[in-house]
Amino acid sequence: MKHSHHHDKQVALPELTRQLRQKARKVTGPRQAILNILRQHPHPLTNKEIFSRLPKGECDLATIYRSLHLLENMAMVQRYDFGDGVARYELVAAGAAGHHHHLICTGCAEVVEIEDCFPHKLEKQIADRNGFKAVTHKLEFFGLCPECQ
Amino acid sequence: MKHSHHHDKQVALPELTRQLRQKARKVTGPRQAILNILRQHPHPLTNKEIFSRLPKGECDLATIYRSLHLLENMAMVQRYDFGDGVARYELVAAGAAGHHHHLICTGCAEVVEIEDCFPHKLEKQIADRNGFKAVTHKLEFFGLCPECQ
DNA sequence: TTATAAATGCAAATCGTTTGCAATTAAAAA
DNA sequence: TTTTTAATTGCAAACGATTTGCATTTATAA
Repeated sequence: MKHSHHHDKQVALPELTRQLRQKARKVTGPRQAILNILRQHPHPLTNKEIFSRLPKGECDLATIYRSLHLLENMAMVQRYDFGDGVARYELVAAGAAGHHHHLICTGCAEVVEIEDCFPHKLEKQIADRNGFKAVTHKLEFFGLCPECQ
Repeated sequence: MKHSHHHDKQVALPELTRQLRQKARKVTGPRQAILNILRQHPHPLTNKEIFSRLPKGECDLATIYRSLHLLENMAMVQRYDFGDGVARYELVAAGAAGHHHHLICTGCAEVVEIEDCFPHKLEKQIADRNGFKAVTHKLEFFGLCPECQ
């Protein structure tokens, strides 16, 4: 009886409910709460950041890790890796935004969303447009090699 | 007297020597050995992979971490992060190759070097050319924001 | 309402990486 | 060459993010 008797903060999340039902998974408090946090924040958040924004003791940190894995598999959140060894997650803007990239300050870690992508030649443009300096980018491709298909 | 009396495996590494002298750092066995390993391998290697390729007990794993940080600062190696939480390093092809990206198999982690970069529209090309399937890419920009400059 | 698989909390375990410290060593100075 | 000194190393312990085992709780189907 930790949080199940006062569902005041959010109501629906029909998308979540539908997807979970489809997979025979449960619609739980933590999962809804996490999605709501992500919905309220337009920036990639770490597990801990989500944890600390949750009403105190709402759920365990381990549960957040597990939930985010699940949500990622359901393509409801997008995972980002900025190379500092910490995973960050953003709500997949259902229909809206979609595929985009980020401009991260190597000094303070400020994150700016970049509308479209096209590196290298665009580095200067991106730098100018956002007042950044010394802009570089990181690009890697992922896929299934012939043997693994 | 672990490795200082039989420098049979490599001779010069003048570039390393010059750069180290310039910074009042020492030209040590481990540093030369690490650079040689990287020189012999055209793929990004993890600390552990370098460690295991070193003659047994040649140096401590911690030393490899420290050396790679140093070499990265000296721009002699390039660090890559494929999002699996492990750092990989490649020798900076002094003059040759230069800036390039990788195509990583999400199944077996095979790494293929990609000549040039231009994501998104090129994903299909890259997939076809390398026999990969389900190719995606990850792109992030880094730089100094106005406040941090 | 009951039955059951899924989800959670908790603590301990992992894994990559970093760090403190005493001992070693490369390189500058004598 | 020998001495001096700061840089480097090995070792073990510390760290931080993430994962996992297990007993308990809970959402949901029956």
